[in-house]
Amino acid sequence: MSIQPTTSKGAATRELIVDRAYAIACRDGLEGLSIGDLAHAVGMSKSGVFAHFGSREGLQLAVLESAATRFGEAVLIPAVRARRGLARVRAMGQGWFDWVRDNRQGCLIHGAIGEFDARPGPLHDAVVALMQRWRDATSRAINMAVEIGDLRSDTDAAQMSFEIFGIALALHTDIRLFEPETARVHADRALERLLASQSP
Amino acid sequence: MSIQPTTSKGAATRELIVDRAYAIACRDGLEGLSIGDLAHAVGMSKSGVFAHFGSREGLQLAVLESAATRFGEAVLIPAVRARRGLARVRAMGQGWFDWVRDNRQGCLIHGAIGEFDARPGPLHDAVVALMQRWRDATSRAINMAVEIGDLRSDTDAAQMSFEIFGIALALHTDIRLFEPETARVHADRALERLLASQSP
DNA sequence: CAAAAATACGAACGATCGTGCTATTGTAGC
DNA sequence: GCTACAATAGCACGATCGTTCGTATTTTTG
Repeated sequence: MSIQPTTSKGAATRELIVDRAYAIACRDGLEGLSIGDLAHAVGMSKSGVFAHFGSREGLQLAVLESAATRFGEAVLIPAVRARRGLARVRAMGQGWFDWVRDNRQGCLIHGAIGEFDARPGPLHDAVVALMQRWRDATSRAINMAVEIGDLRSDTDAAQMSFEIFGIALALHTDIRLFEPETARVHADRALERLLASQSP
Repeated sequence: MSIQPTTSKGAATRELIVDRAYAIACRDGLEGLSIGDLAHAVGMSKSGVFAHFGSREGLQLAVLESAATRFGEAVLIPAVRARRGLARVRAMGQGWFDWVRDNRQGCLIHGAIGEFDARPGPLHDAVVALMQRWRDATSRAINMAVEIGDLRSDTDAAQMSFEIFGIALALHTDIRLFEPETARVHADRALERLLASQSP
């Protein structure tokens, strides 16, 4: 007996297309992603690929959404499995650093920020919403740490989230432009200094 | 009597083209810069613009070089006019923050990092060299502050440069995605705390 | 002022872009 | 197995891309 497919044929190929598109866009950015290249990469026709998304923008949105999901599963979910408090905050930072290290081709989200931060449109809005979600999650973890007593009560969660974000961005850049190992050491030290500065 | 032109006609129009290209690339990135658009923006023919650079890559390199000069004049030179020591380090950070604020359309260099950090080629090399220069300048200023006694003797200049860089990157992103004023406050606080953490 | 050199234009090239249409193929329910 | 429908291919479109070439025009030089 054959196993019933949990997804239709169309949804399955769409998923395959998005996966392949994600890999391409990690290196070349969402703007560097063309339907022709993508079609060739998955062994389909341009129109076949196109039909799944209705427009190039639809494809970009789907890929960005996929990236958000991957990031959530690779960083956020493992972090909330960590103990509340300082451990979880540290897990979020370290998880992000690991994510940056593992995506050597480039982080799609990081690229999307640069591509759409100054250009209004659905992509811009999606990037803002995505980043807002991540920053909120970080702030919540920080506030929990404050409540538990792992961090000082005058800790500004938004401020600390901002700084963690900055460390991750600098790491992302340095890993590609300079020495990856040195960059990681810098990031780890920066995070520990930041956490220690608000230690009770 | 007429004043002798200090530059030839060709060099002057080339400068004009690069200026206009710089403005475009600030918003759309160096990859989003097309010769056709640029030609229309300066009121010339495509081939006329093209002839000045020999290739699209040549144009991109010229624009990146122009951005480096602008950044140097707007941030580095004013900073070295500040008193040696902590004041100069602070001037570099604040100057960078001001630069990010004043380039509301986007910072070309920041965009170029994202576009070419993972793709080898002349542009990648140029970006690396540019960033290396800036980081070295920052490190020198930090080391001076250590020698003078403004910062603790165990201060790691590369580490501190890394962190200042991260703050600037986060500021760049937050200014465009969220509240510009809040972002600047976060950046200022982050810089002051970083400097204070190595205060003797 | 004439000759030489630099500069800009206009047209065209092949390639690729995103996006419509119309068949043709493959899949799923009866 | 037949039918209805989803999925994919094929083809063509207008637009734009970077680039080349020959020519006209302007600027610089002698």
